[in-house]
Amino acid sequence: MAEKGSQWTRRCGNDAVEDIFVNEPPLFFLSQEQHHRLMPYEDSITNKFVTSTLYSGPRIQDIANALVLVEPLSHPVREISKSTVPRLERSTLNKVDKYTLKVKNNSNGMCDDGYKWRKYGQKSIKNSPNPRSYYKCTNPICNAKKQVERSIDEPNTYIITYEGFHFHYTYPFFLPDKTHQWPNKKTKIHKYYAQEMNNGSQTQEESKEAQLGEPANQNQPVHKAQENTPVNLEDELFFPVDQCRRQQGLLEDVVAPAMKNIPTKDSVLTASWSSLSSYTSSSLSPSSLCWSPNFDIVLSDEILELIGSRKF
DNA sequence: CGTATTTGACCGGCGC
DNA sequence: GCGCCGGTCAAATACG
Repeated sequence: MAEKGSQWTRRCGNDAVEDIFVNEPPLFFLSQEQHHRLMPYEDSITNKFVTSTLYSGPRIQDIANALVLVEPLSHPVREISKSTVPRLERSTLNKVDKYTLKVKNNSNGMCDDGYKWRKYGQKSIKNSPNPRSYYKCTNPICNAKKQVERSIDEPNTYIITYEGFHFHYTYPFFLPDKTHQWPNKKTKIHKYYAQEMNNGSQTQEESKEAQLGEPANQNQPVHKAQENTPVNLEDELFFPVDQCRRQQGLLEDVVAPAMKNIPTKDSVLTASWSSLSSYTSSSLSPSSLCWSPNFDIVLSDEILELIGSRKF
């Protein structure tokens, strides 16, 4: 009875997330000094990779790109002065854990932001004819959530509020491609995931199944995290940064090409993970919002205010 | 039949 | 304390 819900709650609750962070702080949570000590090879490549997995929201370059792309459009929600962009440093953006995008979709096609979401609620909002839908990332160790609602003023515009990081990019899917030789540049992955690798290489579909698999498997990462002793460098396994692969594309990987209206291999691939049949014109079912050549992304006032109010 | 979605109940924060 | 409201849960239902 309600076993699925209980499992989900147990694995996705704050306790589980905290356990992971306390016992296995991801690389990006290490201080710069710690990080450099652990990763003497650390350089721009590693740094870029680690940083990019920290925050699934728009990067500073994405914002800059968006500015360029939004400006030619007729009705941007708000035009940002280019002079403000240099003040928005990467470190600031990485601390933004909640942000809003407004996505205008003028086509009949669906949209997909590249993640696999599980809808867990829908509420009617006071003074709004449009319901708001609530989604969680389907990866059980991920705390990312999003809310989606149709704009009151602009029926073709969806307001998507993202909250939380996609933790699973920093943990389970730093998996190497076994068909390649290891180069010199290395990054570490944890024993648990190395063990997981030894059980067989995972395809994307297999990874997805693993996330949604049996309760025993679901609990494994959390238990491992709780049992693990502090990091022992000699016990760690190292894998090359550029051999790492992701199970799903980061939003930032999808947003940038989408803003350029260029369908990419990745965006096509990830679109297939959404349940496209759920969409109806009368109710909002935005687990499938598809990138099409006819929409544009603008930064809402909320995110601009949020970024601007951050202390850094 | 397994998985995803729907939807009313429930909960906690907040203002009065 | 009470009611409102946004957010979450979970049983029921729909779907492939």
